[in-house]
Amino acid sequence: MLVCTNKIISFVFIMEKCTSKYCSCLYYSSNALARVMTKIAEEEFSVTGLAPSYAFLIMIVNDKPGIQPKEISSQMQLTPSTVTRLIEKMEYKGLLIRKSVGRDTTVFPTTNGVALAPSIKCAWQALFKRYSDLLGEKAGIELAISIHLATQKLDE
Amino acid sequence: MLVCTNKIISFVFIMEKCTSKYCSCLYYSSNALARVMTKIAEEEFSVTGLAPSYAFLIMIVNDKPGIQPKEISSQMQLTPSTVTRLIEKMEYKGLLIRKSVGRDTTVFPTTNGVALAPSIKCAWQALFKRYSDLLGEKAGIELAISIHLATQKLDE
DNA sequence: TTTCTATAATTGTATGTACAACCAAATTAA
DNA sequence: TTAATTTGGTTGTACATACAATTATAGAAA
Repeated sequence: MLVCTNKIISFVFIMEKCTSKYCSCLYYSSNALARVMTKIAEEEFSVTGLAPSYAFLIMIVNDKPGIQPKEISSQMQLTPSTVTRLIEKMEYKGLLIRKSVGRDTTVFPTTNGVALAPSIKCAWQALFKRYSDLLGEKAGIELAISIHLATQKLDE
Repeated sequence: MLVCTNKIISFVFIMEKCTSKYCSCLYYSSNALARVMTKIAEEEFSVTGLAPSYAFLIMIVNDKPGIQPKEISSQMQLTPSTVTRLIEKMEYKGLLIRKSVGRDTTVFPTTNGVALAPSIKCAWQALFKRYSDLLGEKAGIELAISIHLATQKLDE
């Protein structure tokens, strides 16, 4: 049997002032924001022919040819298995290639992958502009940074 | 051919001060936070035997028996099809039942669903406490609220 | 040298979510 | 009253991501 003893007054207080009943729950609000942002990003990145995650991957590999999946994984904050899957698809699309030596794998962009760089950068900036117009440039950056810092603290 | 003209100085500037190269991108950071929070929430909600989304659903239905999927959809900020899927599974688990009249559907908790309420509330508070301990209670709430407000602005 | 352990990467599988298409009922227009 | 449109809800399908298990290599200990 579970017994709940911790009453969190201020939490309940703030909750009642909010339009959505669960808006002050970080699990709830962070997921909602991620869904909205992903949708916007998908729209802006559509000019590249890639979904945002893939565009990010290409950007990272273009930035550091020969990078290993492990580092991609930490840069993108995605699990290794997810990264393997992302790379596989981009390899299939002819934008990246893998070279395995021993237990290590290195990832390089193909000519087509390199050619995508400007379009990806452009989409990325358009994305930035789009949410900056809605939130304010300063507010948008500050929010992103404080989200990032919170993520670090929560990920201990 | 795409041409990029908008140079965003402050963006680049802030980016270089950050540990992760993409941390000031709201798409990137919001998704990273959502993943971390979801993982934490899964841990805390595991005492209920439900994943967080399902626990939220049960909580919402317990709170308003006879609620319609459409309203659940807007409260949870999930698409109608997703809500249908969530309800289906909880119906299968014997925690909710649907009653359809005409084109409308209403959702009710079963006895087992009602019985889960205390455990869910407890998990929810434990979740709140967990991230409050890491971020500070005030900072955590403020972050959740500003994320929520940003989501509203972006979702126009 | 051989064995043990730790690490990089991949694979099978599961899950949460969404979109597009669809059905059925309700509302509006003709 | 009939036809057209809108709306609530459900389905088929697709996709991003993760976990657990596995392989293969590298490094450490025997």
